[in-house]
Amino acid sequence: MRMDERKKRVLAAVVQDYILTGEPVGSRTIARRYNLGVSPATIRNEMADLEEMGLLEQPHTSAGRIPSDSGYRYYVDCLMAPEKLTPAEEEYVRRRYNQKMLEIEQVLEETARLLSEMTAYTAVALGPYQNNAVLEQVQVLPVYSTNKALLVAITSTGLVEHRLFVIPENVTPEDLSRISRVLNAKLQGLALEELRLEVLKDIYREVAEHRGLIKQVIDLLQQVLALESGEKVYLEGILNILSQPEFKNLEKVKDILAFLEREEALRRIFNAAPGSGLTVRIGQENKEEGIDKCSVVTISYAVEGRIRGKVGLLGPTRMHYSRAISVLQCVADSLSRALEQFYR
Amino acid sequence: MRMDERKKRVLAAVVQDYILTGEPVGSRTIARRYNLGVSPATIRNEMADLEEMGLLEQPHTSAGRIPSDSGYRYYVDCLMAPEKLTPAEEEYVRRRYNQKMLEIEQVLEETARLLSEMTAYTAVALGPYQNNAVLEQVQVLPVYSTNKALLVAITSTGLVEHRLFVIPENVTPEDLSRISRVLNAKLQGLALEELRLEVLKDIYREVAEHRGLIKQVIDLLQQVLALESGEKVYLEGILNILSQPEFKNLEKVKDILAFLEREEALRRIFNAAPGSGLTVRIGQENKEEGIDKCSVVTISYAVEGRIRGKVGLLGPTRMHYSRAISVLQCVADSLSRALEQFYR
DNA sequence: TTTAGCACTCTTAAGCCAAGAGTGCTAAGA
DNA sequence: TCTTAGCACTCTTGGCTTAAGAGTGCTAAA
Repeated sequence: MRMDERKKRVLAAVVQDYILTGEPVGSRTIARRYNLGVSPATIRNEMADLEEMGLLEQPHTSAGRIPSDSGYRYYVDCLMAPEKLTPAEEEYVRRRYNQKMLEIEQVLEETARLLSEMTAYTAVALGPYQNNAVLEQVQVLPVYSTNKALLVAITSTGLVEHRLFVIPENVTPEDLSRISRVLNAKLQGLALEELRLEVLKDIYREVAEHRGLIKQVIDLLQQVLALESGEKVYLEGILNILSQPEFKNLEKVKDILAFLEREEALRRIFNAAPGSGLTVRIGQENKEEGIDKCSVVTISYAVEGRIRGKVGLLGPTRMHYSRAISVLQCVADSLSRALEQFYR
Repeated sequence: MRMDERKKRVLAAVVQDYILTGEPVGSRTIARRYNLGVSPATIRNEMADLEEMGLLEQPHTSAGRIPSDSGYRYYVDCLMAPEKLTPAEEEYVRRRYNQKMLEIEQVLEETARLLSEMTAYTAVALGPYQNNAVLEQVQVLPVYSTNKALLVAITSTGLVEHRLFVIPENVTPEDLSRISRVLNAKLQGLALEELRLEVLKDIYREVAEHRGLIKQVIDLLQQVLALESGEKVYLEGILNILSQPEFKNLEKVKDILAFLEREEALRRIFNAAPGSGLTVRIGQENKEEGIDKCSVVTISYAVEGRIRGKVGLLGPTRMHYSRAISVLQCVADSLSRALEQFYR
């Protein structure tokens, strides 16, 4: 069976109408609403063909057709018209990023919120990636009235992490400040994976005492800056899932929420997309449990040409793809620009 | 109508059975399962009385009875037998707190997780309160390759906050370190509300230049340590709500989730309880929107006799109160002890 | 190749009925 | 006076039937 022009128009009509209404769409509806210039009977024939090709399916004999995963796939790849955001919306996005946001965490959280608000889907922001990150700054501060110290680390990706830890009795604030100086001198510019034994030895040469303490600090550093700790997941608009008519069934909602609660699964889904650019994964194409009735649209954001993380949307397969993609592109673009400025 | 001994036993039986099964309970069931030594007919009379007293209600004529909010209230206040946790469970809780947890955020997050896991309800941990907190330590660190600096503040409650901010071109790392010294000398031990103009003037007297910068730092400090920023909300086990048979109705679930998404509302509910100790709020007693079919049990945790925050559980009014309370008490106790050690 | 016409299928909502659960009332018994 | 057996009554639930409605697929004619 070949895909001719009219079949495409029928498929597009079915997908669009179904996305709009959520009801299976029949031949009569299409004939009436989309003037293809042919009768319902002709459209019926085309729909039967499209079903045989696996692009449409019927919930039951006497219902209209709904797109299959492949149907959506074809629509997204070949038929969908890109939908421009209105200037007002673009302006709105720009304004949201013009607020003073100095911490990258804040920027990403705000991004997820913006996305979910503009699309009424569940939004995710992920990042920043810590591969290629190097240590910018390390500091060990005394916490005066306790037996603790605070380790603060800043990476080149703008991530700030800290951790309190117990120090031995005999360590003075001066010791800590000296250790900070040495650590900074030795570690600055090092990639996280380079925090190895050699470095430790090198540092030992500088500082005679407090070896245990230094070892402890380096261990903590590795812990705190472990790769996955950088890829934080910001999730917004969970409630939106419940508003989708296809998820009236409590069981499905449960599956999806269970998925969203498993942060590693979320990370996997979002990082599965190869490299940069826009990815649309539809229904069964999502290999994680619980979201085989969902579509996930992701796009990466970058700073200075290097991918720093992902943002994306999760909704039903009956997703308003063109809208979702436009919003995502606009937001990712503004986000990249905001971060560009952030990293200077 | 007076409450006699037998009425109490019948009410207790109804509540217990309903909590157990989730089904309206009839007179026959009670006669069979709880041997009160009287016939179903007698129990029927008692139940009619209890209904008239407003403690029980009937979903419809031919169904059994279910407890009303007042019924639960009476049960919780007067009838409920405290339920001890098994030694194994107490040991389990203790073990969970024996892990190395050095950041208070981590401890509270873990607490919420533990609570939700042990009760299958939604769990909340809130804190630490920042009233009475004083500044422990302030530091401004240069971030070398950028035009930014990092402000780090530690309060006496163990809260660590940081914020990146842009500094003028002409500020050197030495300047920052000097500023840090002065800030520390002047601000240490000060309550957050005391960061006022006088302090600023006092500092200006020490440092001739960089007044703008110092002003900026103080402003940031106030922002970062604003009261509510301390009372973080840790939420776990949202999914548990969906498992409750009374929330099969999607609308109710939506209401509850909407409530849980509004952090201020959560804070209000948890802080509404006067002072310390255990609070049980049942159904309509909860004045926030969306949770009038839920019960909220809260308890405060304290360090050195001072309340530092709250933990609690949210479930259906058909909650296993004795279990919830026991778990909560045990966990709050362990939490307090863990923090005692944390603050040394 | 297109389309009008029509029989056919399947869902949905409504109505009805029988079964089951549980009640309230009454009258007899302790 | 309190308790309880007995019974009629009410209300929900599930199953069944029916009618309406939507939409299809097929056939035959244009």
